[in-house]
Amino acid sequence: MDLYEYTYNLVRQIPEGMVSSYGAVALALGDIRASRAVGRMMNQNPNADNMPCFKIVYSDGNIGGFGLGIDDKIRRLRLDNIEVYDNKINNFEKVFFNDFKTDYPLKKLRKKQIELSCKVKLEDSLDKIDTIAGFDVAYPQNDFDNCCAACIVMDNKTKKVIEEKIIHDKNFFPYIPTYLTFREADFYQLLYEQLENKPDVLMIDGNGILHPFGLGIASFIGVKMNIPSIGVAKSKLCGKLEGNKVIFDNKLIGSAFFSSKYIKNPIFVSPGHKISHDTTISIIDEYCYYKIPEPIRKAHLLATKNI
DNA sequence: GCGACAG
DNA sequence: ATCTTGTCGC
Repeated sequence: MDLYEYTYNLVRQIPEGMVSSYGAVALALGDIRASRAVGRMMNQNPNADNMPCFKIVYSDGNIGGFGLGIDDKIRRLRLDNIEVYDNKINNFEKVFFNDFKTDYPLKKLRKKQIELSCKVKLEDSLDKIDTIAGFDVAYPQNDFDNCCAACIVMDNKTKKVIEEKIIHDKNFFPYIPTYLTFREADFYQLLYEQLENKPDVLMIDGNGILHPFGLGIASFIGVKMNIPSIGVAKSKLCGKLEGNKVIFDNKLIGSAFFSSKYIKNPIFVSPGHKISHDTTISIIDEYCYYKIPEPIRKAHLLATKNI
């Protein structure tokens, strides 16, 4: 889905003489969590004359930033018959537009996540592990340029890489906390389909069940492909740390993992699908030669190299 | 005011 | 993730 074009069309609804806020556009997309992504999408607007990104300001009436400079934002606002004084919108509440026509695309995606989260299995379903794959994506400055998604397959016994795959494509779904799946999962499915050596376990850069709606990208891919999967994140998306356990809604959803005693900030690992917490941790332990487990680290290097 | 916020 | 156009809750 092209969330950029959808967002730009929302902003085009704001009438002359009126402004809106990053958060209001985010809510029109379906989730306040997208407010920062709205700022990023405004920043990446390919044509400031064709989409009035200058009409989006902070929720307190301050005008916020602008890629072409604050002065140019003020100039464009005044040309649009919006009064600005001391970097603030005059009569902000009176000229604030919030009557977007929208069908809330993020709400539909959330619904899909919640439906799929019921299918996640946390029991081990692995009779053997011959191979394990790692997945990651590297991005250029602008989502309108090609990014690179990479997958590597390792032999579980020798720990040698037996296959590498990359794909390049543009991405029109920005990063929004808790919606990472809809930015990156298509790449991973394509990569998986192209693999000659179908792995027994998938290790994915992102969370498994460590997610406020129970379905991070590793769980999504696991359920979609019906393969055991593990999520590996560098920071904690949600939940409370109790010892090394991550607890959310009184449930165990993942663990903080310290790859060595010198590590200050742990990684956060969680089962994706068809795997238990204990097996997840023991696989991660086996592959942590560095802070980041090898399959992810090698996929990351491959993606970054080819960006 | 400062931290939280998968990538 | 890369670079710097948020918002909310404590």
